[in-house]
Amino acid sequence: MPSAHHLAGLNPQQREAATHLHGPLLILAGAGTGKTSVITRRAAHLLAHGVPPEAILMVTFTNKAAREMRERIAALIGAEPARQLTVATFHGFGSRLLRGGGAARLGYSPRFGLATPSYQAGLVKTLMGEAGAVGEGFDPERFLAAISRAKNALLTPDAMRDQARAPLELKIAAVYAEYQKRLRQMDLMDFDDLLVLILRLWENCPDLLQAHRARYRYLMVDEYQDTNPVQFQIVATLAGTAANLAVVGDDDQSIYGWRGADITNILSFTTHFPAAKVIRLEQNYRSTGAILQAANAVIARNPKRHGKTLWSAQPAGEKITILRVPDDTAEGRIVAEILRDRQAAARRPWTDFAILYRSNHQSRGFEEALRQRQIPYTLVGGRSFFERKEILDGLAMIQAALNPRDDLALLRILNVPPRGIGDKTLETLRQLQQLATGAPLQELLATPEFLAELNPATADQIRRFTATLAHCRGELRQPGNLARAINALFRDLGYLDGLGRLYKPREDALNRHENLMEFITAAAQFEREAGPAATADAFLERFALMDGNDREEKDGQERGVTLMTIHAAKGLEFPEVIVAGLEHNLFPHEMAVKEGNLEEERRLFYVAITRAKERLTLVHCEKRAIRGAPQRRRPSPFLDELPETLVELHTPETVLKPLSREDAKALVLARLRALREE
DNA sequence: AGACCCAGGTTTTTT
DNA sequence: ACCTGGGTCT
Repeated sequence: MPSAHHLAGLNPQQREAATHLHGPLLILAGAGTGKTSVITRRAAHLLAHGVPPEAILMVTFTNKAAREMRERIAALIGAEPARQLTVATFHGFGSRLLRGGGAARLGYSPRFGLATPSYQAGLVKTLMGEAGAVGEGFDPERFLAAISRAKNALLTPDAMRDQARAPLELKIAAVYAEYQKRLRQMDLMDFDDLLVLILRLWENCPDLLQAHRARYRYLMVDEYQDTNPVQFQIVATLAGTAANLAVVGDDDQSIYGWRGADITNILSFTTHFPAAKVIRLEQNYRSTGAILQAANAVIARNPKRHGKTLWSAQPAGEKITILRVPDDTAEGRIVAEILRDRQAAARRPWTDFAILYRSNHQSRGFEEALRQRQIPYTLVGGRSFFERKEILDGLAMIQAALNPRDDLALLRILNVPPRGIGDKTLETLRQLQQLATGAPLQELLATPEFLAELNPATADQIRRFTATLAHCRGELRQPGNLARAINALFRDLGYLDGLGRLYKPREDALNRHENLMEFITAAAQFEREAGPAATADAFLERFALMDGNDREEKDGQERGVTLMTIHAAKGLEFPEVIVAGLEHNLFPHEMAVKEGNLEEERRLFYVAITRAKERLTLVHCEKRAIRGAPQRRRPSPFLDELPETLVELHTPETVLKPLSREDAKALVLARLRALREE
């Protein structure tokens, strides 16, 4: 049996990791050391040694990583057995267990809805209003962040209240308690619940824990350095004493501390699991020698590490370019020109290039500069599509139709498009709800008592509104009808026609209509992919759990240069990388400087550097417009951490080298060809 | 109830 | 420079 073709091409350390069968294993995998390859092959190896595929659970951080993992396993062992493995994100796994019977045991229905971030914020804002937490210093986003942090640290509302040391914390705890109560009343969970409730489930129902342990006997966790306390608890609980648990990660790439990730999970793995075997993967297959040495030098300044030194068999390659430009306008322009030159000179596809930055708002300048020069690009992340008003409205319509108990979704769309519901009507409705001790609003809307309060025209509108929702509920639940049912819902609620009235420049309205159509197209595509499993609930869930990268699958179209944050770039690689805005208080970020989180910022810089395979350019501005006003900027201290021998300092004048005669000719020819094709 | 206007605040990273 | 939200006017 061990023909071991699934181990072909591995180096000794990789091989050792891939052939580890039982007990805890920590794989410390530096950037570009082939960790995905190792874990997919380990899965194949387990199967080859008689482990049944359904006993294997692989947890990743993003859907994209999960998809990639599944594809690579399928390539290794065949599509059919690959289907039987569970490859999911933590949240996806949580959702699977909860829908598969767990939710009912916790007092939720199995078709519970998922609260999106904007929905959460809306709810928190409402509750803050009710709790009298309004005005100075009361920011819903802050409250929500604090609540989320508490949940991920496994802190209950009561515990939070008991350990509160300031009036503000007490308020937060109170809102937190009410928030949980209301979500539950509306049969909704938020992202964090998908994790927290798994633990609650196992605590309350030992039989289920036993069943899950019996099924998922081999666990693998990717990006282990980014697990938070709940996730650790989930992993540790499920692994139990058998502890067939293999985790892969790189403490040097831990960049999610701000959202509760606990780097000590990976630093203390051998304390938690004393029997653990530790394997280091240090041979990098991605970057040139210069890039790798620079990365090593930077990360060596962090004191708290497992300690690894990456090496590469590749030649040193080009030096790293540090480019100083006068201001942020010039930054966009020069970067675009560099890209154009490099693309022509190296004759590479645009997809070989990436522009990385610390904060999302930095993308703007680059987008403009690239558009002007007609350089194709793809902007990754920036939850923009998801946060568009029309998309949120559309989502709320579907939610309200599917879930009659979802008051918040209902309130969002009750008067969208306008149907004559004002403050007074809402007040009546609210009072009615008090009397009816929290009956769902959708139910109350249809009661004669309520309708009698309205003028006849409005009452009529409301009747049509509730009737449409009820009718569409049936349509949405019909299998194989998803895209059509959504379209009908938007139409029958008058939303599609209402856009023209709602948004005044016609162009704006058309644009939003476009977005809604794109949304419906996504539903149609989901149906094609998921087949009979394509229910409306599943679509909502998929939409909510998708991350920024997932929505960028423009098939067919050229994707061009990639623009994204460094956080979003983790796990990716590009032949040529430009990192922009390397300035003090931007990268490292001002907040991080204030809070003394320089180590995590440095790890982020390390991640940025190690995305590059061949060429790396680091840009900083002398001046930059901050909130409109130009400000003098100092270069990032991180730039000083790069060994001098590895870098080359440039200005706009020196960085653009004149093209060689041959390259110039190729460039002209390419442009002629492009013209002809138009 | 809806349209329009101005002031103020705002910027980290995301499953 | 941008957007949100509050306030005022029709």
